[in-house]
Amino acid sequence: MTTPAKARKSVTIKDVARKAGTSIATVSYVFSNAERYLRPELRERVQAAAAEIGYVKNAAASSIKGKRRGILAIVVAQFGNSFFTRMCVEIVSIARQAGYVVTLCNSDEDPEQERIILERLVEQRIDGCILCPALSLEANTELLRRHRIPYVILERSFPDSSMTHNFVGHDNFQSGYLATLQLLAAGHRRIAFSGWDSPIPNVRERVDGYQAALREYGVAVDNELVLTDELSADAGRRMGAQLMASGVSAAVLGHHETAKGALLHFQDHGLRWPEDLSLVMIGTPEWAGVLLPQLTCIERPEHEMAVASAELLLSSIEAPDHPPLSQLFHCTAKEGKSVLARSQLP
Amino acid sequence: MTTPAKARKSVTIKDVARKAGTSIATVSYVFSNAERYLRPELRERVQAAAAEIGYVKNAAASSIKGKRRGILAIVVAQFGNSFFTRMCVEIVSIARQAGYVVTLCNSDEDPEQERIILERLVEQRIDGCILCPALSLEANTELLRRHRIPYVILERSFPDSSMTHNFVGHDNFQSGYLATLQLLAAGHRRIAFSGWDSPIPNVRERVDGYQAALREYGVAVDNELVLTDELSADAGRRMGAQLMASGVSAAVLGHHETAKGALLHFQDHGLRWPEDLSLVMIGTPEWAGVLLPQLTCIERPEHEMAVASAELLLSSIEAPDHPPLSQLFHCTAKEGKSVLARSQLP
DNA sequence: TTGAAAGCGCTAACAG
DNA sequence: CTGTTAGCGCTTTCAA
Repeated sequence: MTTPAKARKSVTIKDVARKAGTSIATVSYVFSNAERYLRPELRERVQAAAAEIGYVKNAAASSIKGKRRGILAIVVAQFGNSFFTRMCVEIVSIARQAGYVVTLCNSDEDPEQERIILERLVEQRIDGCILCPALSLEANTELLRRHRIPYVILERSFPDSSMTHNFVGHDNFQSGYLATLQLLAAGHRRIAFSGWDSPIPNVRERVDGYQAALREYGVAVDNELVLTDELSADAGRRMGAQLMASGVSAAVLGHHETAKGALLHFQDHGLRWPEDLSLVMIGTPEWAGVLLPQLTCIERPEHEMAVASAELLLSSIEAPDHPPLSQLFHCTAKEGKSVLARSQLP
Repeated sequence: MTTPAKARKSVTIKDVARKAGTSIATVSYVFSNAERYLRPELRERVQAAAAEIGYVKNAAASSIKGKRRGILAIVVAQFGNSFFTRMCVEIVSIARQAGYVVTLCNSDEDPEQERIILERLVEQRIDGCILCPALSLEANTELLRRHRIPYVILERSFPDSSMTHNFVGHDNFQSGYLATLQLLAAGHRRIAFSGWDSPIPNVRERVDGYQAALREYGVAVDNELVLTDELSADAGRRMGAQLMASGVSAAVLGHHETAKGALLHFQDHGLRWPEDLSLVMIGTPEWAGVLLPQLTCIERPEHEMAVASAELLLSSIEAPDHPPLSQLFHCTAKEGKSVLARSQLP
């Protein structure tokens, strides 16, 4: 927090008042209190003076007297993930229409970074925050609550605490279930699942959904067929190799980041889908659009989720004492050509 | 700018001072002036008191007394474009290490939105800004200069004004030239160019590079072979159709957004590369990684550009009166399998 | 080594 | 209808 070498001071209401031959109070009213009645002539005179000398209100000064800051924040654990990137674009746009600028932060799945970021945001006294928590550690949200900063938890939930936070997410159990269903319905029975080995509940829920679907079809759950590894293309390649060796006829690609590596491995080693292996992927990264044969994907309602989280945040800024709301969205299957009907097999 | 319904006031240095049995001045020194000597015992007592009652400095209040805001901004014209998204991730991370949070804004190629955004950022008295301008309209930068907010123009330059702004970008002429060279060197002579029909200079420069390369190989420039359209997958498809009808043996795909549409059209209509058409694409979207056969791509040094722009901004915050600097980066060709050597043709 | 006090730019009673 | 004035939370000079 060093003092910047900034030169001369900027234009303030004082300067405008002098220029317009009125008081600073009047200038303040012109720029931040539409209710107050002022002689139109005076109002215009002030506006003209302000325009002439290039006055722009200092939102920071304004906020310490209790006005809103005009800043919202989004803190995500994986900013590079297209799922989040696309939601961010929408949230930023909704926020702007409501008069806010949006600070975007990336915790990179590191709770400690997340803490530092949140502390910095509290310093800024932001008006609200959308948080996709790293490792689902609840501790950091305490900071926001203590400073009465309204927030919405996005996509990743905390176990057993839906009544403590605003929440918007999609049903991970259902996405795992739905993905597996595509394969079961096509007649597959030996179905593997490949995913991320993270401790966050989302991951586990997808596996639960996968297993629930298997059970529903009377297929014995084989833990050997649940592959997990870190979230990288290389890890995906490793799992791709394991899938090829596992002898299954179908697989659920549980996360698009690792799916990419697996598919590259398949391409490199001549495994074709759906002929050699039927595939369903959870997620719709941009690259899925150019890959042939088209993958059957489980699509999350990104647009709806972005809108819901932004609106939930805005309304809980308006009514800070409103009890927390939870919204769980469902996925849909986007059919491609990566699932072979089992009857077509020998 | 309505008054938020926020409840009780937050904890301030006053509260800390009372708790620690000292003055607000001392508390202030503890939290924002490491130089000032204080009895270690006192310093610790203050810190303990602050921790106990959960004090976090109000950066907004701090800034009105001349301290820095702690906020930088990035304003891009196409936030969804992966080229920008990836640079943003890096810039955000560098900024955070320097103690800043970063506000991300999206002008969506609309100069009027850009003006509104910049005005809002000026209101926030941000410490600096990285701007990728919509339509390269210089007018909006005036706002930043008037308020002495250091800024760096990213990627899109203004004609004839490299001495007015800090600038970091890549050499569009060279990328167009380099792309075309790949095809010429392989023996192609009828080479089309497909790109974006925007008035921004970048676009024109790529075409200039393309034409310069042709001339260097003694190939007559045929304006019929320069296709342009809006920046969308559909427009890309249209250009894909035109390319197929044009009878060329090779094409430069000048922007990855439209390239995607063109390639989808090729896939749908059975045109194979490089057998039927040799291709070089400018840009490296994520989807290029999974597309077979691999495209030969012209790669922009995103990492270097992100680092350069962030560092240029930080240093021009330190030294606001330093004369503007321009840094132009060069692209490299990333060879794929999408260029057929002409000698292999009948 | 510390604290009192005068502001920073702005808002909002309150008085005129 | 408009202006005076007392702060908001913080920094920093200056005096003790």
